[in-house]
Amino acid sequence: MLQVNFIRENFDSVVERLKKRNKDFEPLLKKVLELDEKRRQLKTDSDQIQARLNKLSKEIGNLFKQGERKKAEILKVKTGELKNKTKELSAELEKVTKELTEILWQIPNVPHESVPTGKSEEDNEVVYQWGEIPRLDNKALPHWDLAKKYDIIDFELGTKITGAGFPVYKNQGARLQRALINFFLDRNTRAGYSEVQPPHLINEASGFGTGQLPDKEGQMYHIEKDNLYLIPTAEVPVTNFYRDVILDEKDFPVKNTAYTPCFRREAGSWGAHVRGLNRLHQFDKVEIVRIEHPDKSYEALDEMVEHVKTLLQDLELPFRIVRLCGGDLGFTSALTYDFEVWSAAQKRWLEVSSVSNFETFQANRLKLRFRDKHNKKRLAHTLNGSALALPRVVAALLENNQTPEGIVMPEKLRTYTGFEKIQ
RNA sequence: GGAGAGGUGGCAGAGCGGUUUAAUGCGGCGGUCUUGAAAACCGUUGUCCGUGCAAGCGGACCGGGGGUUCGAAUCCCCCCCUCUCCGCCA
Repeated sequence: MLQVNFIRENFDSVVERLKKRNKDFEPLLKKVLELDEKRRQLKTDSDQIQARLNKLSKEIGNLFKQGERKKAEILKVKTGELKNKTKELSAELEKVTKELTEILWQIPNVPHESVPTGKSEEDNEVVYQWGEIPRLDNKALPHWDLAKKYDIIDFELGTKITGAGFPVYKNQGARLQRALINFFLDRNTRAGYSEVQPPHLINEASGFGTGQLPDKEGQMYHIEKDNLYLIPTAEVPVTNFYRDVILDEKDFPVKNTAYTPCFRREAGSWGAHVRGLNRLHQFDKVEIVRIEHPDKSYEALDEMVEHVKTLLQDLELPFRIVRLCGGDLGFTSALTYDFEVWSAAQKRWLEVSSVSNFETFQANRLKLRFRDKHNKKRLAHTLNGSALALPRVVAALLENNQTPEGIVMPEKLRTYTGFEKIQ
């Protein structure tokens, strides 16, 4: 959520920069200023009346003590009028504040200046590419066929137990999952991220904190009986660790990494590109979360991008990095880099990581602040990224590394898998 | 699931209708003393909103919401949460 003061002080540039999202937010932003003005006026008025009321009450108290009953009764009548007036004003104030908040929820984060203009993923800017695109022969199989051939992922069994999008990993497939999780966690810890294990269910307040609620409600699984949500990503519980927290400047950088399963309803998703591991309702992901000083957050973003690079390089997967254009940029993000690995049998790029700087957009809702050198409280910057999401990494590993003798594991992963080939 | 206790500032803990501008202690910060430190002593120390260049001023906040009252941390109602014991249990 953007800060009203920020909008007020930077109105023109906010309007201008939001245009990158292919929508004109000027009418909404104008409404924000209007409602804010109204709110402040109401607040001032109601405070003044309240002050008079407080003063009168004190006087009445004193009069009673001095036995001046009659004088006290006269003042009592007066407070009655004032009370009605403040009731009106505070009702109005509440209404205006609510209206203002609801409008603020509809305004996405202001894109960073480096964000390219564009409408869809077609317009994303490729900023880096690494590795050689493998050339497979005609007999090469997509990962869902390989999964069956080696009996490592059973989609049908998952469908029987739960439903589509909940695969069962078996044998070397299950082992590979565990290996990747450990590999990622070890690498992240080595890069200074401290490992945490958060709950996999979150309450309403946490959902609001990171912005899944109220608008993306339908994307999460909801347990009605206890009013809890299954996490769509570890970002939600881990970032919420710092909700309503005031950090000290010397606490920076805050770096956490967490492995969790992720649950997504993916309501409304359809099409040919959701086969196999491409899109699931439950999948595993290792996440990195950072809280930073505003002056350091873009440096931190670059560092995160560099770190994720090394993960994919060590897995020997060809990949590219794209800077998301305004049209593809997430609601809460100011700048996002997506990592995409090449899936050799499907012959397409698959997103395996998304690394973003949210600046103060999340922190504002979370009330995540720090004390600066002058002991002033300021909003911190939050960032996060996948390091990494498993299913599509597995898809690419299986497809790219298939040989007549089996699927070859990248060398650096072998101490984790305990085998060199899936066969 | 059953029974009970309780939610007050960074923490501990008092207050149970009007000198509460929330006592007191601990912690934090500043100072005196000291070569330095500790101890001791003195001072200071919550959050949010509005207003103001600022000093300041005003308002709200004692788990959340509503009510009674001229006046509520304190009384009443509803909700949430935590703890203890019992039951069940990895």
